[in-house]
Amino acid sequence: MRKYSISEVAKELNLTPYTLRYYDKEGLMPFVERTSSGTRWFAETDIEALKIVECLKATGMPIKEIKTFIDWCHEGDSTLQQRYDMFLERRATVEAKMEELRKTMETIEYKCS
Amino acid sequence: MRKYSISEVAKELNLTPYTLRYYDKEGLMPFVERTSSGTRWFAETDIEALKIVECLKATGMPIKEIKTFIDWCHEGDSTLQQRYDMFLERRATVEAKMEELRKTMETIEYKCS
DNA sequence: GTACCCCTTATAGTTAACTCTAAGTCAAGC
DNA sequence: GCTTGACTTAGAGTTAACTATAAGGGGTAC
Repeated sequence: MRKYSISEVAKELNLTPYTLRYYDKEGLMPFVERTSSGTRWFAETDIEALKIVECLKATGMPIKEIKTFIDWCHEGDSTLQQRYDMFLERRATVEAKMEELRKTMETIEYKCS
Repeated sequence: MRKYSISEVAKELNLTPYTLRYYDKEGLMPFVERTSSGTRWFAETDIEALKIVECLKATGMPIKEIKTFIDWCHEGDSTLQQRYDMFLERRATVEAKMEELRKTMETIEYKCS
C-alpha cells in the first residue's frame, strides 16, 4: 500500500502540483491524508478518485459541480439517487453536445463543397 | 436587397451588438459595408458569412483561427487548398473530441455501476 | 426637439481554470 | 548542515471570449 507525493500524482495524471493544490482548495479532494507535518500523502484509491474527477472534467463539467458530486460521495448511500440523476443529466448534456458537433460538421462539410 | 442594422443581425444570430463589434475588431467581418456616417450596413450575404463563423465557433475553433480563415476567403482561389486543409484538420479535431467524449462517458457509465 | 439608435476610443470588469511568485516554515536524506 | 521538496497564505498574472461603461458625436423618426 504505497503512498504517493503530490508531484508523483501530478506526473501520473499529467497535471501540475499547482493544479492539484488548486483542486484541493476547491474541495475536489477532501479525502487525501496528510503526514504529521502536513504533507499530502495520496493512496491508490485517491488517485482513482482523481481519475474520475478528470473524467468528469473531460465531459465539460465545471469544477463546482464536480465538488457537489464529491461531497455527495462522502455523504454515503443516501445520495445515490442524486448522483445517478447527475450522471443522467451529464450524459444528456454530452449527447446534446455531440449531436450539435455532428450537425455543425455536416453544415461545414456542405458549405465546403 | 434589404440591409440590416447591427441589432437586427445580433437578434437573428442570437448575439449582442457588443459581440458583433468585438468580432469586427478581431477581424471576423471585414466585408460589412458602412453608410456615409459610419453605421454598419449588413447584407444577407454578410449574415450568411457570420453563420459560418458561428459554425466554426461551435466546433471550438478559436477566433484567431477563424480570422485566418476569413482572411484566406478574401485572398480568393489561391487559398482554396489551405482552406480545405484547415477544414480537414478541424474535422479531425472534432472527431477526436467526440471520440474522447464517447470513451469518457463509457468510463463514467462503468464507474456508475 | 427629443428619443433612439448608430458610431468611436479607451478602459475596466467578468468567468473559469489554472499558473506562478513571494515569503516564510518544516522535515528527510546525504 | 545543506539541498530538496513538501507545506502555507496571499496575491498577481494569464487566456479566451465576451460584456459593459463612460464620454463624446452623428443621423433619423415622431
